[in-house]
Amino acid sequence: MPIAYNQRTCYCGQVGPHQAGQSVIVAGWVHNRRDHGGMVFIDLRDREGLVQLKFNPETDPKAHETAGKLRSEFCVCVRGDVALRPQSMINPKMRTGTVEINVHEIDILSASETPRFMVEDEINVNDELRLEYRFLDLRRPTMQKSLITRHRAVKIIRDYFNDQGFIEIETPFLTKSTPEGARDFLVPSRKQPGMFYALPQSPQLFKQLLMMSGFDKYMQIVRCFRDEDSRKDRQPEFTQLDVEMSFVQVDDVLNVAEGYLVRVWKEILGVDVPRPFVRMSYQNAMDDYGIDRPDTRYDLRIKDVTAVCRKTEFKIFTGAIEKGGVVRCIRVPGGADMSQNEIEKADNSLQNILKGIGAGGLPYVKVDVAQPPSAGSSQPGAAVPYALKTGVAKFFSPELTAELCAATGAQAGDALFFAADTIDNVCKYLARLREEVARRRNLIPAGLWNFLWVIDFPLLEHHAEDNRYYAVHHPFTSPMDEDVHLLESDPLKARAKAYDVVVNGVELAGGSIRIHRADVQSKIFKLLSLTPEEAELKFGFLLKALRHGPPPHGGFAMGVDRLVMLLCGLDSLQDTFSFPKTAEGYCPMTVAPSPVDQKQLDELSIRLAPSVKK
RNA sequence: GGGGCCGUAGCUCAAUUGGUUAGAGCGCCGCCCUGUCACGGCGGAGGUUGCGGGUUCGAGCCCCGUCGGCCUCGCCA
Repeated sequence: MPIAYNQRTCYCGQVGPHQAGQSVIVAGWVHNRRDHGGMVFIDLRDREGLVQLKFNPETDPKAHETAGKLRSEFCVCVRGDVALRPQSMINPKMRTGTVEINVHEIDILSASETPRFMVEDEINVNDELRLEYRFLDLRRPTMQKSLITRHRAVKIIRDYFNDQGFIEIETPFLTKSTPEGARDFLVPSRKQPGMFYALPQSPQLFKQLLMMSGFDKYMQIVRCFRDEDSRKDRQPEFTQLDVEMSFVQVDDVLNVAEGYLVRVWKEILGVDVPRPFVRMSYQNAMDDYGIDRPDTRYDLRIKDVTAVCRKTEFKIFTGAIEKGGVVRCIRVPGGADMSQNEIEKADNSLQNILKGIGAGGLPYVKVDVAQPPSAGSSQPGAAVPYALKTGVAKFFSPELTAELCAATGAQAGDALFFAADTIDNVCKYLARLREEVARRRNLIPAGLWNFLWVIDFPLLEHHAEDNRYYAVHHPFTSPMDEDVHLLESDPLKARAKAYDVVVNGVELAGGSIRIHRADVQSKIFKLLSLTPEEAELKFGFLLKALRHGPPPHGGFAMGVDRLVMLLCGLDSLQDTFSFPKTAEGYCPMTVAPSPVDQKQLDELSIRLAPSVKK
C-alpha cells in the first residue's frame, strides 16, 4: 500500500519538538544524502524548509534499502515518527535541527535526472542556466522566500486598499499605441490587416477614464509592458500597483500610499516606519544629491563652490563657469587617506568611473593642517587653518583655501572631489561619485529604511535635439495652480503636482494629480508640440471624456517587483519574478521569442523583411 | 543602437610566448563505512574548448564572422 501523500501531516520545515513521538507523513525533494553503509540520513526539503530523515537498517530494512536508491531531487513521501535528537546530535544550523524523523516507510514518487546545478542558496551559476532550469532554481530557499514575500505583499495590497474602500478593476491589455514614453510592444490585428494593438506601458489613461466613470477609488495590480533594453532593475514586462482617486489633493494621495508602505514594512519586516515621510523638493534633491532619487542614508551632500572656484586660475573651473556652468564638490570626511590608485589610477578608479559617464576627469584636493612657515615659528596654522595638497591644490591660494574650506566645511584629513560642467552634468557626475564613495567607504548604515517623498517636480523639460518640450512625468500631469500662468511666460519654471516615493535611493512609486480640465489639457498638448489634430487623433477619447464632467483626480503607481526586491534585500529584479527574461528579452526556458509558422504570418498579413534570416 | 568583458568536463574555473595525452575543486558512477548534517575513505567515468571560416608545421590561445551571456552608455513619459 503506497503512502497516502494526500494525507501529508505537515511541511518538512515545520517539524518540531512539539511533535516528538508522533507519526507524520511528509513529502518533498531529496536535498542531501549521507550514507554510512548502515545508517542513512536524508535531508528532505519542501517550501518551508529541511528536515532530517533517518533510515535504520535494523528496524526498517525495507525503507533503508529504498533510501540507498535515492538521489538528489528525487520526489519522495515518507511516513515515520518524529524523535528528539540526542543532545550531542542537535544541528543548530537547521531550524528543525533538534528533531529528526525515523522513517518506517518511503515511496519514491518520481526520480530526477542529476540536476545541472545544486539546489541551494550559495550557488555560483550563470543566469542563463538558472533561467533555463528555472523550475530547479525556484526550489532554492531564497527564491521560494522571494515569491512567497511577493504573494504576501500583494495580499496586503488587496487587503489594505479594500479596507480603504478601493475597487479593483481590470483594464485592457490589447489597447492603443501611445506616443512618447517607451517603445510599445505591438500586437498585429488579424481582422484589420495592417493595424496593431499595443500592450499597455501602464493603464494610465484607463484609470483616469474610470475616475470619469465615477469609480472614485480604483486600484489594480497590473502587468505593464515596455519594449526597452532590460537591466538589473528592469524587465520588459513588470507589475505595478496602480491607484487612482477622485476629489483629492496631493496630500490625500500621499497619505494613502504611506499607509500601505507602513503596513507592509510592519507586517513583512516587523519594521516601524515613521510617518509622515520626509518630503524634499526636486530642486533640493538635485542641489544636495544631484539626483531626483537621493539615498539619504548617508550624507556626502553636494556643495556649490562656483563662487570660490571662479577666482582660481584653473581653466577647467573657469572655463566651465564662463560657459554658464557650475563647480560643485563632495566632501569626503577622512578622504585624505584615499590612494592615488583608488582615485585616478586603477581601472575602476573613481576618475575612470566618472569618465565612463562622460566626465573629463576628477579634480580633487586633500585637506591638511597648514605647516608653519619655518620650524621655529609658533602658532602653527593660526592664520590659515588648513592647506591643500595633491591634485589641483596649487590653484588655491591660502585665501581661496580658507574660502573653500568655509564653503564646504572641510577639515584636515578630508578630501574634496570636484565637478565642473553644465549643471546637469555636474549633478550626474557627483550623484554617481556619491554613490560610489559611500559604497566603497562603507558609509551606508545597515538596517536603515529612509522613506522620502520627492515633490515639486518641474512639469516640463526641454530637449535640444528636437527643440521641444517633453513632460517630465507624463502629459496628463497637472501643473500647480499657482504656476499655471507660467505655461505662457516661462514653461520650464512651472512645477507639477507630481511626487515620487524614494526608499534608500530606489524610486519605488510615483504619481501625480492629473489635469481634469479640457482647456488645460489642450494647452499642455500644445506645449508638447501636438497640434489639435494630432491630439484628437491620439488622445481624442480622453479629451472627449474631459468634456463630460471629469472629477479632479490623481493617483500613483508602484513597482511591485522593486518592492519585493527591497523587502527581500535582493540586488536583482529578476529574482522577484517567477519566470524572468534575460537582458535581451529572451526566455531560455521556453525559448521565446521564437519563429512562427508562415500560416500565422499570412493570417496577420505580415511579411518579414528580407534582412530577417529564418 | 554604441563600447567593453566573457564563452574550456554536469557546475565553477585553470591551462606559461601559439607547442607532449587540455587539468583542479565540486558534482556524477562503483565499492567500503551505524550518528552524519559541506559526512568520510578508496577507485572510476566524463571534453567537437559556443558555432563557422582563416593564419600557422602546429590554435583553447592569434585574425574575421556569427550566436549567446554579462557590464556599460543611449533608451526606459
